Amino acid sequence: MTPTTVDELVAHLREEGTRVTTARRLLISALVGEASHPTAEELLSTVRRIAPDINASTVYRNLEELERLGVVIHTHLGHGAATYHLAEGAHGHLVCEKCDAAVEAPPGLFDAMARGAKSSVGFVLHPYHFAMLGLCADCAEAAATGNAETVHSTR
Amino acid sequence: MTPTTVDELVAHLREEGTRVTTARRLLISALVGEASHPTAEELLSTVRRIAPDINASTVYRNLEELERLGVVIHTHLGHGAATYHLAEGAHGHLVCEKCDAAVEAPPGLFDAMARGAKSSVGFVLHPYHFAMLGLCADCAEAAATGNAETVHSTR
DNA sequence: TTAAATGCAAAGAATTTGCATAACA
DNA sequence: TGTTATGCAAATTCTTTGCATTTAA
Repeated sequence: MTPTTVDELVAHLREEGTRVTTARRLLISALVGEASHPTAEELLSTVRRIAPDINASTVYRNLEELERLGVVIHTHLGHGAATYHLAEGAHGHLVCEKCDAAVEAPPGLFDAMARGAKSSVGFVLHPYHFAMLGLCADCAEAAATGNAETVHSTR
Repeated sequence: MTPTTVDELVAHLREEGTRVTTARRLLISALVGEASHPTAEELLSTVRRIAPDINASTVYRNLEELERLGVVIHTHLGHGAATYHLAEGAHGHLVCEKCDAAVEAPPGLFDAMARGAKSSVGFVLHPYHFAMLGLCADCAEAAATGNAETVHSTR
């Protein structure tokens, strides 16, 4: 029921009293067409392919606004820049400390932990804002096998 | 069996061929005497009470070295600076997005999730490097009760 | 017409790096 | 004595902010 197409999202902005500008429309478009985990800078590049004069601060300000409206969320996948995606379809992330690959956490993975946190210390978990780090299957195996081979990276 | 006193840690450095300097000894001392979650800057302040000329870059370099030796680990509790503590007694963290309180995760909280990540996607979880965010008991209740009262903060 | 959004440049926080000097082993 | 560590200043990365100008509604 949450809007997910560019038009629906633009309509949503209007309803909320937020103005629809070129930068904003392009940014939404970039987010809708993006399957991976873009940083603000990557989104800026995408937007600039069509409107080269858009400024980084505009992108940051718009991402903040879209987040305030509940349309976008940002996630920290590790030590680098934050990544942004549509709030629709939010999910947890498992990021490999060796090769930086970001794996989507299977739905339900956090459920037991969320229940545990709630019952033990009353804490209500929001498991999506920061990634869980560790070793991906390949790097874990490489580590176990004893060799330190470099593995492919995604993102 | 991991060293935890200043003397043991200093001895450990020597064994590893790392030099023992004033800055390093003071830093270790600050870490041993610290129950909470200090940032590099807080550790710098502590160290400077005794040796006011220690430089921030020295603290960063030493923390990195101590981490390389497995004596120290750093954890990201949220959007701010990283926090450092002795590797001994590493634990997960639950950080409140409302009031910034950092709760130690009960031991075992991550076990089921770690098993799930391993069996579903082969991912080996290191649950300590980034905190899990959410709402602490007080703020969750405040949110549920509908009032937006500000709650105490730790850290 | 007017409040909101933008571009630009500058500031900010946290951390890293280059290089000459100092100090541990 | 020969590295290794330090201090200092400057660079980096990611992000935010102030302000004059532009633009959507």
